[in-house]
Amino acid sequence: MLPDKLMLMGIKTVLEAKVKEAVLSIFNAELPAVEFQPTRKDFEGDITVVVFPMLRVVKGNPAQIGEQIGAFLEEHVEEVSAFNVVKGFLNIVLNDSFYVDFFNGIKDEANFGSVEEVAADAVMVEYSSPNTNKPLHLGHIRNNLLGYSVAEILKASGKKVYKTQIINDRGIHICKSMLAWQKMGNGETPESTGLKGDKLVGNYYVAFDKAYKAEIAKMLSDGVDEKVATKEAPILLEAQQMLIKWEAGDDEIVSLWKKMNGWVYDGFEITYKNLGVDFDQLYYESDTYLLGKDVVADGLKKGVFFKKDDGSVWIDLTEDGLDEKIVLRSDGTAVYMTQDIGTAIQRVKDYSDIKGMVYTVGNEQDYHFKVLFLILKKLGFSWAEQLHHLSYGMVDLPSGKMKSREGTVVDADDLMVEMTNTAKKISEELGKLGEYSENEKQDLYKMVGLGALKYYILKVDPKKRILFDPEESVDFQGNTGPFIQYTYARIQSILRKAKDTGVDFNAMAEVSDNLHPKEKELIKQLQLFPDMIQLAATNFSPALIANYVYDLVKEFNSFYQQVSILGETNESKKALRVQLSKKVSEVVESGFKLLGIEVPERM
RNA sequence: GGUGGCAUAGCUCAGCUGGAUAGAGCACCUGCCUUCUAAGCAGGCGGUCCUAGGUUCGAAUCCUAGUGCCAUCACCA
Repeated sequence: MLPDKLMLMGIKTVLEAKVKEAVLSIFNAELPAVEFQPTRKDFEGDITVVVFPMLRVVKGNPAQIGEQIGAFLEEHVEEVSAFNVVKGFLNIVLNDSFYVDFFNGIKDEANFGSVEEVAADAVMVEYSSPNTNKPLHLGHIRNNLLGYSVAEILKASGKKVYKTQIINDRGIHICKSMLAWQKMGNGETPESTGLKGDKLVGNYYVAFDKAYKAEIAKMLSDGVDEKVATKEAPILLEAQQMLIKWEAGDDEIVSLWKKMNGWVYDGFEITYKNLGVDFDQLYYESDTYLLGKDVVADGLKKGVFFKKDDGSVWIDLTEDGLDEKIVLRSDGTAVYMTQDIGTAIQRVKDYSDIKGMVYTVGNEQDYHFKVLFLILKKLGFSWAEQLHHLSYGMVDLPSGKMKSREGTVVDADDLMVEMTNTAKKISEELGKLGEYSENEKQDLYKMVGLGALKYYILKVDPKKRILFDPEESVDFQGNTGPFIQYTYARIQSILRKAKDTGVDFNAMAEVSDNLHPKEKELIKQLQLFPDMIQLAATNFSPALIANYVYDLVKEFNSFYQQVSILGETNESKKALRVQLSKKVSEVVESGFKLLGIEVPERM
């Protein structure tokens, strides 16, 4: 007998071998492979063998072939209790003992579905990576949730993971905020205004833009050409001067830069904490923006890059179907690409066990990463084969695109507060939280509100664009986070009562219990969890986990509706149902943990 | 214009390596709370899977062409 954990894998292997054996003995033909699929709900059976592909080696009527193979399996495979053939599909019915054994095998397994860490196989996941001139918005939320969740999924799939971000803390955009604050700030601070630091700095970024636009308008009315005006508005020139001073290490500018960035970091920290994401290592662009130049020099020697007459350095990717791309300016300064090359190499130096990296960045940068990865491969780094751009679609509003300058962005902090308030409103209307303290209630509202937000975003395939409808995102019914949390809370309620009434949580399920169809369906669904984690990891897709958990919960609710759990008079059956409910809630909890969503004891 | 992505019910989305009558939720209509939490369950309505070809026993899924939307094609980041 196989170890219980291997039952699922085992049954396929056993069936495959037996089907081949059947074909050999009945038709005297060698079958290269057997195709299985889960049996559709409308038919009786648990697993289905597709007969059509066999027609290549076996001549005959698919239905008849199915019948003959089915009869052979029923006779020779212990787990097969019955079969039926519809068209070319051989539906196999497995007996209860198969399911009972499987369930007994996993019911006490603590981290069911996850795989032990294989330390030699580390991957670095980069996400968030904001600019320090304005607060985080809905787009960053998608980025953070995706990156965090993929990191958790990779961990569960057996990888060692380092979570990181590169903070874009330098450049002209920060100088704009700094300059506006210098000119109009009157010494304001987060303390003096009561504003979150990132919000305060963001306000000055907006103030800069306003002043800049006003200057352009004035220049235009003075008869200046529009192109000239946008390039030569005094305040813009001043910001550019500031950047030059910063790069030269000017004391005054650098200390202002440190002060204002400090405010922003304090603000970001609050947002990250509320969002429930974290990082193992931070990289700052101010530390890395000079990296990569020596690599370019090196690559130039190797002939990977070439120099143009003006001194700029390029790579020719036309043979790979791409264009020429600049990697170093003619004045010898770095471009974005230079920096990314340098940073990637630096990371592998910092963490020698890294075998791959994941970059969570919006799909508008698809081309950039395609080029970056290609360059790193051409430079000959072995780890360059394992780079992945976790590219995701933009988040749009029903009104169209979010644009910070037009004030149509959805602020991350505001959104979280709004979702929490909605959860509070709904919860109060339902009024089920009598025994909760005020603090416990607040925690729950936040848990539910954020659960709704996170699930709403993560259930969508990352590469697809999201239409964020505030109305719909606030819906807590149907395929939503709160619906799943609710099911979890209901199970917890049953488990509390089960404990009080002395249900045996350790009893082994018995074949003689005669599994209810709904129980069987639940066990089938549970069986899929480990595979689902692996699939989500290879596809970098939290959406697969979200949809899996939803299906599991749907199945449970149906079970809950049809059969009585605590009302069951047969003690052994009752124990099975309680334990099954417990296992479902554990899988919901682990699945949601992979999405960064918490589950409540009651709601 | 070149390149890449996306296109499935009124709306928002699933659909794994090609498989049976394409599935959920929302919305709309019916039922079900003196029994484990109705944020639930059961049922109904609703589809030219963008279009046209092709490959295959079989295509929403793979290939080709076209249409639409989005992104990208800077000595910006």
